[in-house]
Amino acid sequence: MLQTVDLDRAFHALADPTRRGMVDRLTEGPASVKELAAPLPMALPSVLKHLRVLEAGGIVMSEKAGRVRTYHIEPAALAGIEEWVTRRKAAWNRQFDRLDEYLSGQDQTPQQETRK
Amino acid sequence: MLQTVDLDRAFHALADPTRRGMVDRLTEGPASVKELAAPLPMALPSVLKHLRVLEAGGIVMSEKAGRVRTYHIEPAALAGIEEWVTRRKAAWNRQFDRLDEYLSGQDQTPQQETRK
DNA sequence: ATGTTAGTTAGCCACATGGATAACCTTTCA
DNA sequence: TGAAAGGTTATCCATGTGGCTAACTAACAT
Repeated sequence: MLQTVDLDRAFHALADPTRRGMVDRLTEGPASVKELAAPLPMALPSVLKHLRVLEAGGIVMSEKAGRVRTYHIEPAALAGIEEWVTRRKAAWNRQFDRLDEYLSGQDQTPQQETRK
Repeated sequence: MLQTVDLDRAFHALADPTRRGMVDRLTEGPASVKELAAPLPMALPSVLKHLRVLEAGGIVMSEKAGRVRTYHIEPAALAGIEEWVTRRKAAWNRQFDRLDEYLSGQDQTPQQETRK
């Protein structure tokens, strides 16, 4: 199970369109720094920074062979986020079920909009 | 479906333990600003800022009645995040299936250094 | 009418983030 | 042995973020 600080880093890593784009690219298979940088409108060092953020968040991994560093997805990465999300979603649904129950026992509460 | 900027804000809103704690609190039911602030080791204005970030990310909603502002979870909030996550997970599972297929026809490939 | 409660706004500060250049280190190859 | 390719490091800059205090407004309560 992930610690809070890991979740911090993972959520933060994904809170940026450039980085989510990199993730999408890596979904199609591993890629070098240069390949990842190619479509991006920024200089190499900036790309490197984004990659470090993704790596710190546990979303990607990299190995260096020769002068080429290759990045790939860390398959377990989204597990922590997914767990956090689904756990809360379940809890909210229980909460809203209780609310429905409560409301159905009351008269004249003229709204349905809560569930939207 | 969520726009990139919405995902940015949603992920960013959750990339902080204070804010995730607020979400957990709100999972048990709506709460006022004061109630949300009570357990937190920070001044009210700081709490307000966090709540604004959560609201900007679409994670919570609030209404003001009299002098009390009440916050509650926005049940649809995590849908966008969940969709993004599960979509990628599916994609890279396919990727790793292909990789497994490939590797099962190959010799072992020696590992290089991994960034620490 | 006055005081108290619950938020809110404004302004300040330290530090993090996302971008840029410039210079540098390795590895590869003609 | 160069020189090019592929990263990497150092430094800088503007802006954003998370915290604070002080001062203010808008309900209630007495």
